Amino acid sequence: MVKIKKELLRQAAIDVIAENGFHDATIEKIAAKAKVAVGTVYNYFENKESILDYIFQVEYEKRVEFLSELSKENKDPLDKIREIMAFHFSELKQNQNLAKVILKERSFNKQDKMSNIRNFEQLPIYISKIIQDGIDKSLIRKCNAEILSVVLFGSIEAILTKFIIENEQSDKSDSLDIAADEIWKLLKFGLTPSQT
Amino acid sequence: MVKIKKELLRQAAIDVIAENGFHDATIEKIAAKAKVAVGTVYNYFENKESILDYIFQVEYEKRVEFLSELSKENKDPLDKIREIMAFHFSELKQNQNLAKVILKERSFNKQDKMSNIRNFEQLPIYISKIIQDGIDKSLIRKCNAEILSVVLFGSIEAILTKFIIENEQSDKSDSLDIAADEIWKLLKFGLTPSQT
Amino acid sequence: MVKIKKELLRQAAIDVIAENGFHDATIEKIAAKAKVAVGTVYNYFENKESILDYIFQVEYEKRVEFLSELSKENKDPLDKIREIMAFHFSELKQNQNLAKVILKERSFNKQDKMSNIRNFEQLPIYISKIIQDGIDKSLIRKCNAEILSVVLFGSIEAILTKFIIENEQSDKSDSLDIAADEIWKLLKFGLTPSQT
Amino acid sequence: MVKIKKELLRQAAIDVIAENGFHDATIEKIAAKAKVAVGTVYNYFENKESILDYIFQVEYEKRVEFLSELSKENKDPLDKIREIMAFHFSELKQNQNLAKVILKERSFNKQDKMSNIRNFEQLPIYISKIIQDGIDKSLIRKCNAEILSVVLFGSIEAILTKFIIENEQSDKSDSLDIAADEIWKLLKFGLTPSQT
DNA sequence: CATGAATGAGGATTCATTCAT
DNA sequence: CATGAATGAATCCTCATTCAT
Repeated sequence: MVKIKKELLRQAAIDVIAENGFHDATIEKIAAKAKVAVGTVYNYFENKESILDYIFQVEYEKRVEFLSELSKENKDPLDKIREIMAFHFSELKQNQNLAKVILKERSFNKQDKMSNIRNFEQLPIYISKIIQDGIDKSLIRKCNAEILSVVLFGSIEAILTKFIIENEQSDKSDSLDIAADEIWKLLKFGLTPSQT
Repeated sequence: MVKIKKELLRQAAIDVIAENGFHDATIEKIAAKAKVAVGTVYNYFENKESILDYIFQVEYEKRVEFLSELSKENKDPLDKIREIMAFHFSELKQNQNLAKVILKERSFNKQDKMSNIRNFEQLPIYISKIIQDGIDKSLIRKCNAEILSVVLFGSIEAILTKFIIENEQSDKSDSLDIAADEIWKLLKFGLTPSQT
Repeated sequence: MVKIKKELLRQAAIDVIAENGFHDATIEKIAAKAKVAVGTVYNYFENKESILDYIFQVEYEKRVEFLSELSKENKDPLDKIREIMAFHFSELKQNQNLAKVILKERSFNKQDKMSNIRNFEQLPIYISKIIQDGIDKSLIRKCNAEILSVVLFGSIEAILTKFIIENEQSDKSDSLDIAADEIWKLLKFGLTPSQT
Repeated sequence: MVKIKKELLRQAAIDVIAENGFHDATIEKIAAKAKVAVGTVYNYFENKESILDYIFQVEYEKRVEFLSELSKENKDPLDKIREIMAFHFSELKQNQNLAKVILKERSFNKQDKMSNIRNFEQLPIYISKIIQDGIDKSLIRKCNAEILSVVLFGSIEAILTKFIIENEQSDKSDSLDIAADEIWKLLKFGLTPSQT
């Protein structure tokens, strides 16, 4: 169970960082958003960096849990990939600010000290396993699973980024479903075992 | 003709920003790298942001020029895409620091004030045209060209990012060619007109 | 009778202040050392300063009691001085952290508000009386008793300080006895009534 | 030659530290005293500690130079000691704030990082050599030169401290000369070679 | 144009103190 | 009396920017 106030601060931080970017998200702004004193923030986080790290930690764990479950299931690999996209895209619609933070601060420059940002880089491995599994079962043609997992992950993020930018102007919430469809078709046709 | 000293500063800034990230890249460090006084920097750039903006401008123009040329040529669309990947990947190998900057500072948070970072978001449009052209000529199956151009762009960037991270540890310079191949095959098989 | 918990806090404070210095000795550290909550400290002390003040108070009273007793006795003044040194030096060996605090925080900068640190400055007066008594009884040559008492006090403190510094590295617990001997001899020869 | 502004800052810092103590001497106060911006202070000093360190450095070097010179001269050891006291006491009268700083911040708690405060602890060694020299030449009775040098140093500092405290109330500038005389006599009589 | 010392607003962080439980 | 979470004033330090030389 997560402490109620730490969760409050996480939410406040997400909003403030989404709006200002991590660097211009001052502790003062975060504290104000959470209706809490500056010092209180430091009762729950070592320093500013660790707030961002915690945001990534929560998201990372959410994804690992989802992907771990998914790996165990006995489904068609392409269906699994479909679900992965659905998961990521629905997560976003629920909390657009969170998506902004995850997408924009991924390249945070001191990530060497922030284990959970680095962890995100390892998420494609889970996808890679799903693809490799499909290859082994001859449901997917021979290919480099590692590279394709990175490609898929990059595609999802690029689509999300595009979506966020567009959505800041006008609401186009159905575009994500269309995109998911396109990516899925690309993989379906592009990874059919029949090809050489 | 670009002023020699402005170019010197651009190069210095690329190196310093690559190493420190934009925020921790101080004007002092950049000036030192360029062996120039702090004040001199301000004779060529309005402010710190405009240095980054200029870096993106140069790269943006390079890409626009390349993509414009490519658009005009009468080649198979998949071959064009192959060339796009080749172009981006070779650019990187020549200047890895530049790649770092482009990839990591793309999500810079005050980009509203920085026209050339935003411009980058429009690059997929050129790819989109190439794909659409392929569709019109029945060389590519029916699909949403806009979305697929974003997917392709995202894929390229994801591969590059992975490459940079890996390359910081050990040199694996051939991995990019393998990746280009994989992406190309995915598109070739995935976008064949025969499919429904 | 001193409250048991106040005494507990005094001991904890001595250890924490000895290690960190008064300024870096936080209430939290002191409370932790005493295995008590932060708020509890404030049930026994008005504020942080008053903890230090109390430490000095206890030591001051100990010294006043000792010196008062000693004044009344009918001994040779030099023997009394010998006992004063013995008293101070043995106090130290029992509690080296206490010595550190007394010696290092004597020059605490807000001592105007802290009566007991200022009181310490008056301790030489007791010694001064012993010396003056010796002069009156012609056991000590004519001299300025006030100044010599300050000299003696300063000497004792300098020796103690040196001892603490050295002892942090290697144990040289006999060096104090040698020093006491040297000081005593200096006074014996230097204050003999025969001189002019 | 010392930079003019660094010297300006040193003087300002001495005054501010003398009045407030090192800890309550804020950079803002020091900058204000020097009629300079806060940032300027950091153009000349790494951090707050290094300002104090520099103050001690200047004083340490002054004393080393004086004591080195004195060591070489061919004078009676007691005369040398007389000069040492004269030197220290006159230094004080010229800059009472400086004396306050040196005496009160000697016991600064992070001195491990501040080489020049620690250096001060080695000054007695110079005196020790003078005393030992006197012993070798039979001008001084056999004694522990190291201990006596510490005693002398402690005496001087105790007298100075007393003087400063008294002087804050009323001017008694002749009391130092009287004290010097008393200490000198104590040594003269107390260290005569005739004694056993 | 080049220089680099001076500027000072801005922000992260600490910690003595309070007070509701 | 004991607790310890909450508070927010206070301070060190950074660094983009300016401008006199």
